[in-house]
Amino acid sequence: MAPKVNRKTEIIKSATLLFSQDGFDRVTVKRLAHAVGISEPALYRHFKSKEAIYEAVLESIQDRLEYTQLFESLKDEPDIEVVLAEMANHIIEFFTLNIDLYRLLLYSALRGHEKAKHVFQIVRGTYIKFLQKQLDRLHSEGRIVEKRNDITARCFIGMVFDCSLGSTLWRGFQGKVHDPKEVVDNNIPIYVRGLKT
Amino acid sequence: MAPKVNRKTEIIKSATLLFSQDGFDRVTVKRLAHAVGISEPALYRHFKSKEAIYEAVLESIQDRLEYTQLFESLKDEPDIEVVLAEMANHIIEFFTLNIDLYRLLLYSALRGHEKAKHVFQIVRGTYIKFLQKQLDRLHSEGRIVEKRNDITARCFIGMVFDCSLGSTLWRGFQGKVHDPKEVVDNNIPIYVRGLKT
DNA sequence: TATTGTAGTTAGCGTTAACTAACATTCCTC
DNA sequence: GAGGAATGTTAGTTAACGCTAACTACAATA
Repeated sequence: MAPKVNRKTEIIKSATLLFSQDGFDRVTVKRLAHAVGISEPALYRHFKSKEAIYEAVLESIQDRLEYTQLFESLKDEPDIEVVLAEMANHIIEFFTLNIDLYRLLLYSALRGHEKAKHVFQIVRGTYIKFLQKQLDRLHSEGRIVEKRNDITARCFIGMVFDCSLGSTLWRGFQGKVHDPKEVVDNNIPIYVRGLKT
Repeated sequence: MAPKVNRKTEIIKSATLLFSQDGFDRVTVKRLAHAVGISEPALYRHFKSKEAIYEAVLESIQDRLEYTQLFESLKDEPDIEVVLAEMANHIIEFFTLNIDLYRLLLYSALRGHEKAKHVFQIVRGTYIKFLQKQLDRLHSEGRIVEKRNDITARCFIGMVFDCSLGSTLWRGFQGKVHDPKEVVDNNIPIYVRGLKT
């Protein structure tokens, strides 16, 4: 009856969406099964537990990320403005295409799920570590002033992540929701002027 | 038998802590009752439902906030560095004293609870609006450069909030957790240099 | 053709959640 | 000190959850 797609992938896709919308606890296995178009026990053919589905969702997130091209193109960039702008755009674009992910990760991190925290740390940490390395390099080249680059990197990436979240979290609420790109365009020059020698 | 404290207040206090630790859904009424030292039905004497307890928790958060003194002292401050530093310290201090709150608010906002979103918007929005007003003033006094001050304010406050959250959220994880004060001390000069005329 | 594995179904088990009925005790007020 | 409100208890009910038992349909292959 059901069309012959890859059920496992289909389940992960639906689960990612549902978990990010309502959180792990408020998504029932029944609802998830119906979202895929099968019955509950059929779902258990593919995953041994609800938790296992969740684990698979987290695994799949890591696969969706692709930084190598970005990092390659920025590793010798002399202009701090270009480094910051391209990293910010990369993050924003990713979360625009995968709006569910940041919500899901944050949700899970708040819940204290160890694996989710781990994934979040990897996603966020990869950007932070790379930016820190670039800041170190740009300082050693005499292009930017001396700073605690680990902290600067953490804050900049944090700001960009926060903006990405904000645009999905606050939609329809009193506080104005700015386009993340607009936000970054306004703030990167502040950082640049604050950092350049 | 029970000591004659104000039970309602006591319940709200326990509920705030538990909800912020585990989220609304993972806190059972039974657990909450035991945390207070009474039985489940006794708790229902004071609140008509679990949701009602949650509403009361949200109400109480607004009471805990106190900005007027801070705002009064900064409304004519000529130095952007002082404005940013004192606002940041105020937020950080508040969340250090009430570590549960930001988690709870964010948790609830993700869950989509309208009232929680509203409270979060008020807490965050009050800081942002005040900062924006000060940036407008400082610009009109010729002390800082022209910017989209709504965005600048939103990002700065977002950064501070993010740091406050980070210190409770990521504790014990691979990514270094910086002391929020240390973070602010490193980054405010960047903003200041980026903004000053 | 018989066998086997995969993917589905219906019906229901065991547990736990929120909440309630009915009754007991304490405490304030007259 | 009697009465009533406030605050507590024990022992449930109901509904929903995660998950399973038992069985079925079907395609691929020996």
